[in-house]
Amino acid sequence: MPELPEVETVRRGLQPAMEGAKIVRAEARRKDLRFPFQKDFVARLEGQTVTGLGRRAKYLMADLASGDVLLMHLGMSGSFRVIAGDSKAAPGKFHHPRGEDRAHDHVVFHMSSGATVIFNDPRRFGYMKIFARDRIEDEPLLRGLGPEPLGNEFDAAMLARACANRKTSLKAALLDQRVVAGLGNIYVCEALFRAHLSPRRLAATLATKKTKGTPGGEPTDHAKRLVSAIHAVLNQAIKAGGSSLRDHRQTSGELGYFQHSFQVYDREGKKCESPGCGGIVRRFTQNGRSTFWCPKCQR
DNA sequence: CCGCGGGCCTGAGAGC
DNA sequence: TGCTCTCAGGCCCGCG
Repeated sequence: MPELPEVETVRRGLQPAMEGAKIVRAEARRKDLRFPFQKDFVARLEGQTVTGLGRRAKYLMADLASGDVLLMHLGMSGSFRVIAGDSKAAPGKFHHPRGEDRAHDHVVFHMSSGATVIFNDPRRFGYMKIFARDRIEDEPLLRGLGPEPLGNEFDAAMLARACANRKTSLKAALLDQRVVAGLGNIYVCEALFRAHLSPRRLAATLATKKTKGTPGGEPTDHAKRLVSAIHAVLNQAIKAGGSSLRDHRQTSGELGYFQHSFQVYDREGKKCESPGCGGIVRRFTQNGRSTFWCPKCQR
């Protein structure tokens, strides 16, 4: 499910329940998610106040008063649910709406705010890991991540430089978290469509050829268009609460609704929505993943 | 070092 | 209805 807009939506939903509150009790209900939990996972959480809840790429990061950081990744099917505190409920009990599958509630945080925070992940591609904040540079999961696409460092010059020496498609380059961190299959397809750029184009074509004056290659207009498209699609998707195809939920349990704004993703065979284009959205496989695009207006 | 393909899991949907 | 097959938004790892 989760690419940057979904993770950011989750972060905003968790923030009021977690930030400034203490983790009174933590439950890891099985021994592993994608990886085994650290032996001291629960012990390092219980009694800790969450001083801040941030996001880096598709990772959520909870700062703890102890100086630890709790890193959380949603994998493909992970979701968080916040159940507001209820003084009438017995301690440790929480209410679920009827009919929901709770078999995959793997981690539960009972917060001093009264809220219960539940991590559900059927496929268990998600994971959680605790490390010391002053060792964040040593964290292999974070090392090598490219810039935040909505941050100040990410611009056409930077993107062109990162793509200049690549021998791969533009689609594959944008999915590479070392180039830019946080995009996944949906938003790469949507951004390329909005920029009218072909997913098959070589990544290196975002930069001009190296010359004496431009040793790293200068960004082309294509690179500028692409950065604008990435900004626009991510901001719109965050505003919409992310995209819900099957697993993504906001922490309230509500669906995101950006999937209604897809222009190519999951629209194979439908008419291209670009004004006056008249093309048909096509799908093909690139690096083992579906690419959706309009061959007529994406060049 | 880089790019690619396989694998990790479960569930949903299509086709028979 | 029920079986089998394919596919899914991510990311690590090993190979060439």
